[in-house]
Amino acid sequence: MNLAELIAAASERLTPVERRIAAVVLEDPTWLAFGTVSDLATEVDTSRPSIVRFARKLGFEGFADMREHAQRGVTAKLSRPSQRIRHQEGSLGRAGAELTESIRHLFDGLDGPQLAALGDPLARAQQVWILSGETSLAAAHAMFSGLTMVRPNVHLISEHSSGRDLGGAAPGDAAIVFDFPRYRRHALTAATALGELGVELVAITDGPLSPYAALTQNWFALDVPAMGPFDSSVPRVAMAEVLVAYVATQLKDEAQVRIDRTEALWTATDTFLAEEN
Amino acid sequence: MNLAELIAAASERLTPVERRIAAVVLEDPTWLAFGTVSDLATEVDTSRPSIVRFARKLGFEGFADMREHAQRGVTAKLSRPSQRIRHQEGSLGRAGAELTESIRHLFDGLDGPQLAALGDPLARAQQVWILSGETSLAAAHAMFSGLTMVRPNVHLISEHSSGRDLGGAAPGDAAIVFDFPRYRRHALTAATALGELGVELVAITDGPLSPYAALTQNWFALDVPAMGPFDSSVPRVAMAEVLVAYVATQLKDEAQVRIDRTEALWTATDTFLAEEN
DNA sequence: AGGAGAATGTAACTGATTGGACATTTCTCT
DNA sequence: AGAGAAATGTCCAATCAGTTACATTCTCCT
Repeated sequence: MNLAELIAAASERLTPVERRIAAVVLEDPTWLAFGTVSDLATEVDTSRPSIVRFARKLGFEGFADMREHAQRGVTAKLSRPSQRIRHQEGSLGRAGAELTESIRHLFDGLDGPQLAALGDPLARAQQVWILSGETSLAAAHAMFSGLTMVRPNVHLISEHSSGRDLGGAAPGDAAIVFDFPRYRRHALTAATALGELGVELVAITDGPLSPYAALTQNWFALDVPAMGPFDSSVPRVAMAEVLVAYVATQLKDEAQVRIDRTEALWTATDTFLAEEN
Repeated sequence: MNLAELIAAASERLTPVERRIAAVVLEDPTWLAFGTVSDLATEVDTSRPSIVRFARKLGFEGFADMREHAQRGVTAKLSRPSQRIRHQEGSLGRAGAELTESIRHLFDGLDGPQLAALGDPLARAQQVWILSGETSLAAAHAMFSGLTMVRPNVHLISEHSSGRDLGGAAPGDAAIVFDFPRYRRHALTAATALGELGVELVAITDGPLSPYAALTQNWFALDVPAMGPFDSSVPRVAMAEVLVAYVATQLKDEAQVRIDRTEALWTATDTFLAEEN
């Protein structure tokens, strides 16, 4: 039973001042969720006891009770999707729901400016270095093969080659790291080293408490749903693909040329079966 | 500047207790918008002053100041649904919808017996061979690293090594191939060769017209949504993870032993940063 | 081992908030 | 016009919240 219904039920018995109060809280429920009795009294230009009497007339114990009710309503609005997940049962179905939810989260949270902040460095950099934690290898590979299709000078850093490879890094380059708890020591040191070399860092990680969030402003947080005994890398791969798609649109012509060239190479080496259209 | 960014900015300077506080308020911002200092202290299981110090460290005057900030954020979120809808019309939103739809498809279409048909060969095989097309490399890598964690004798076949590697294949083995139009010649020939050696083949491909559907009964069809100029590999990675999770449950004890061993190795080689409970 | 400094908790204080008792005003009906 | 009832406002007490000062504990380094 929401507030509007409660007010409607009591509406006949409301006094003039109480009607003014009702009008204000219906117009902006925020007054109820966040305000104090004094705030509301000032807003409605009445006395504090009138506010309390209003709450009682609606069936609450007092103002505090009414506020709790309003806050529950707001909380429900705010956290509906994530709670929905928790209520679903069945392991396969739940894993699927979590997965889709995390991807929905990704696309909801990524607005234009933010995507630009993450993607632009990768588009304009001289060279791009890709780092990843143990559980993010799939995303790093997706990033690497996608980015290689649309721009030159992309390097995937493996643990064994990093010392040698990173030597070529310089200001004007960009690095993108995929790393999540438990953060991989090697990825973090490499990222720090690149940062000190003047390389612009983009981080896909788990949240503001990540060590990478301290290294750069260009970070983005992903959910990490569970898939059986492991963390799912699906959202990370999705993120990698989104970034590749963005870079491709930014480098429109250059990317097209590269894609065509790769295609030609594949045709020449007879990589694919003949198409059947 | 939202709360996550503020926390990120201060994250290095946060003490252990303050990190716990940060984790709670990030998980559920409602604590900040509606809760009192005491509420939060109880939830985090710490003292009230620690909450206040946390607020100050983030740059607020005190807890009250931080709460006001959080409330403004919540108010903004409450009034944004109209924007969110508009946002979904853009190309980014559509890609996201396609992606979630394809994953929903995957989980809807995969019932228990079918999952068993695909997963059982991978669980009971002597050796597992992983093949993939050009655009399915991410899935193949996910499959490889996941399966390696839960069972022995897993081989990822790259183009250059296939002749040498496949020599070891024998009846009692299983192979899983990820390949989609345009099918990769190499992957198909390798799959055919393995089939002739008596290896059980599992195929993740695009549908009944796929050449792999002719090679084996154990095939499954995935949607392939577009992501910018490329095909998305997200559903394939999701599929790979589902299969790994299934194999893990089938090999319960053996898988656990392997996982533990890998963990121990990682700890011994100091691969990860210390955890911060 | 011991000491310095950071981290955290305890306890007390100040101010704000709620809810209720009581007074005043306003309305209505005779 | 006046009396009674309803509506509203004033004031106060009790509680609770936020903050600060200080004590204790923990950690790290010598």
